Amino acid sequence: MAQDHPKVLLVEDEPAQREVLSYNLQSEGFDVVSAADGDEAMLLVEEESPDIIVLDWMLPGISGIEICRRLKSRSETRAIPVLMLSARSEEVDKVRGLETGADDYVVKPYSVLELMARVRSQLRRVRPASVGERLEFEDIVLDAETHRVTRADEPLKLGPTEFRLLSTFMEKPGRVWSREQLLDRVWGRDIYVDSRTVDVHVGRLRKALCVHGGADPLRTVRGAGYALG
Amino acid sequence: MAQDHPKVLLVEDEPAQREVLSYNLQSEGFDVVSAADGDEAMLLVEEESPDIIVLDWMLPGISGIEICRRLKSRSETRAIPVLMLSARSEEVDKVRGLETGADDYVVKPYSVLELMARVRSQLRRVRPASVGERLEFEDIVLDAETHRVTRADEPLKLGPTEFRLLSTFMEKPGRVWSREQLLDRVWGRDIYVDSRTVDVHVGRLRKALCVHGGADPLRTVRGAGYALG
DNA sequence: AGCTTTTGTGACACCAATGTAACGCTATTA
DNA sequence: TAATAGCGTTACATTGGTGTCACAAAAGCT
Repeated sequence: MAQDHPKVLLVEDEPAQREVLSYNLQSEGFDVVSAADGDEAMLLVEEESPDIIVLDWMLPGISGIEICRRLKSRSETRAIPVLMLSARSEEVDKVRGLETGADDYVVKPYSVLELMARVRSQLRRVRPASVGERLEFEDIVLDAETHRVTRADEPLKLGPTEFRLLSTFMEKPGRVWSREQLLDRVWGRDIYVDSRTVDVHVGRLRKALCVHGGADPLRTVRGAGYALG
Repeated sequence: MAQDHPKVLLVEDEPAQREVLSYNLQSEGFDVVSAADGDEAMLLVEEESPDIIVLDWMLPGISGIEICRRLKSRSETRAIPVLMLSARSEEVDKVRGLETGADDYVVKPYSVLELMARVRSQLRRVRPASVGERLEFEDIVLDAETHRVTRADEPLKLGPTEFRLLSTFMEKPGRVWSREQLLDRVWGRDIYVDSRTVDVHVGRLRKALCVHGGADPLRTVRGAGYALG
């Protein structure tokens, strides 16, 4: 199940600053992951899939603005909102920050209260960003925007988990996903669920997909996991 | 309505300031309407349906913050983003500004460049919002002009919130909106309201739509949100 | 063939998500 | 000023999805 606490990736090289911010964010109820430099940040973006990134402008290694650019150019599933922090107050920086893709901008010294308000504000904006996408595989069509799935033009009824599961499979037809990968992807990281649960849901998904009598499009790869097609 | 140039309502009592901003906004390609005080502003909101409002905090007549509050309580089609200008730089003001319903906040003396960037940033947020005058879905007709809704030619009675809610749904029939997205669009950013409140209003909207005995056109998508059709 | 490991699946207790009535509050209206 | 309408919250009922388990079935292995 999706964690009810939004995950914040905090990128700040100054340890004291990082500490303070992390503490404050946590006491506001966020899950916080922090990085000290740009490289670590990019790594954690992949591994942790944060809901929002609070990003210091000045960083050793990859600069904040560079991170921003890379994030926006990723053909990733969803755009993660970026809140940029900076010690430089010149207007040019601000503009460049916003137009490079930062979604908001706070100049140091900022007030913690303000920062919190802005983080909340950004989160509310894009939170469960439904990726307006339409996936197809053979006669199966999944529309992320309307949350509708059809097979051979017959509407299917899927539960939330089955929907996410199918949507994962359809993202890369043919790819074999291990149970652990599926747990990460569909259930969310830091969730303790027996990996056999995946089997059960794959079973349920199969039943739902075949309800109007088509062939089973899911393939079991013994010892490895499952795949579509 | 001409979509290409977003319309900005500029509310600023100082003529020189107004002139400068208006000029700059126009040369950025915006349509600009300006007001010198709060009363005029409220009037122009009705008449011009701006896409965004740039609002000075200190105004003769109705204060900026008061305008903000009134805007949020109106039964308009959608929440118009408000960018607040202020000469007061205390953090408390900022937070209060955000939580009163302003969507962003710029402290004087601001740079014109920064202001432009923020205006664009806000517009990016809500842009694909239709300013549509008349929306239809099946036998439901919503007239934004007259604020009237009919179903099967029978007039319906909706409260302001239900009206905005329905109008959001009708903008993109079939699309699933999460509770957070609905809060954002219908209630406005930075209004901290429990997301269960959405459920209640959807319920009220349902009751209103079915009052003459039609089928319920709203779809509940478990774990995701609501959609029309 | 026997035996072991992996996967399929029905049953079920549990709980999270949703529907809804009721209530106190505020703003608007008469 | 009194009355009314709309709002946000809460509490409770209800539904239906979920995770786990136990056992059956299938696939490897020797």
